[in-house]
Amino acid sequence: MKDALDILRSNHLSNTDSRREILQVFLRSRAALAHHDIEKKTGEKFDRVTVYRTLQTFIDKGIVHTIPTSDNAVQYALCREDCSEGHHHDNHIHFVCDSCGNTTCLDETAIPQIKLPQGYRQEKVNVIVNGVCKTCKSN
Amino acid sequence: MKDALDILRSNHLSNTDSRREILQVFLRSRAALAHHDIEKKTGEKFDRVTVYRTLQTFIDKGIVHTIPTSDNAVQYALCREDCSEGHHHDNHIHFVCDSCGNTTCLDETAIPQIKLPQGYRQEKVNVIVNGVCKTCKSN
DNA sequence: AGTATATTTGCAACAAAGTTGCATTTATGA
DNA sequence: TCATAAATGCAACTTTGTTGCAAATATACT
Repeated sequence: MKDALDILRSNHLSNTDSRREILQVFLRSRAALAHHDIEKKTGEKFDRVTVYRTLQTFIDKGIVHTIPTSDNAVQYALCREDCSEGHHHDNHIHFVCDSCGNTTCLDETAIPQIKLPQGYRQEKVNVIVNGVCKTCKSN
Repeated sequence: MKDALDILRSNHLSNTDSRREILQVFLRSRAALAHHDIEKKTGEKFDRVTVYRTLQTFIDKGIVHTIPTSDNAVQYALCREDCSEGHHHDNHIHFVCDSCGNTTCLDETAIPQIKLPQGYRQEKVNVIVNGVCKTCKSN
């Protein structure tokens, strides 16, 4: 398991408080996080702007990816898979639990093949499943 | 082809300027529309609040559905299929063209079966494909 | 047509989310 | 230790979305 410093180093990013601590928040959280969550979980220690810019940096480097959700609150999640700058492989589906509100990456569940109509070129596919997660269902 | 008045009538909605004209904008547009687009296409004639409330009414009635996108700008599209209050069947995928920016419903392309891990209950599936659309690709 | 009533609208004020420019601070490599 | 490029924090702003309330309007009824 890589730690925050490893991730920063291998992406040629300087080791700053915000980057390190925001990464740690991600590493500790199983669920995807909204900007707001990150501000809270870092103790509102960093400026909102810094959080935005840090997240953007992570996206550019392929360290995190965004998950579109119907309620229009972008969620950010660590790329567990083998992502590199400009080359992401988040070929997994995203699950939004309507009970606990958590968004998680189901890394084991692959995105099925989609057959587009003639003439379309497919670049990226996002699959977001809403429902009730394992934890909530068994409680 | 139903017109705006038919749609309002069959959904037991009163015939007001904003509802009629916003519906007409949808009927004229092949692509999905963001709140902002709707304000513009109605000539900024209606208050922002009215547009929000009208869209919400349409969603509640199953006249339009929302499409989550990665850039966090909710898109609204007419439900072409057989939707009724509280009972939507938008079992089609959504295509976002990275060239022209248009979001469209590919009504003919069904959402494939998704097999979730044990313990998850599936309620709704959203599939958003990014790429280049037919029109852009042939130009 | 005229009117009562419930619904819808617009306004004002607000809250939340996101962006930009710039001065200050910090990390890193020499 | 120091120079320098990079990152941060602040202020100010834009955009997006929400709420309460008074005014306007659609519809059903005489």
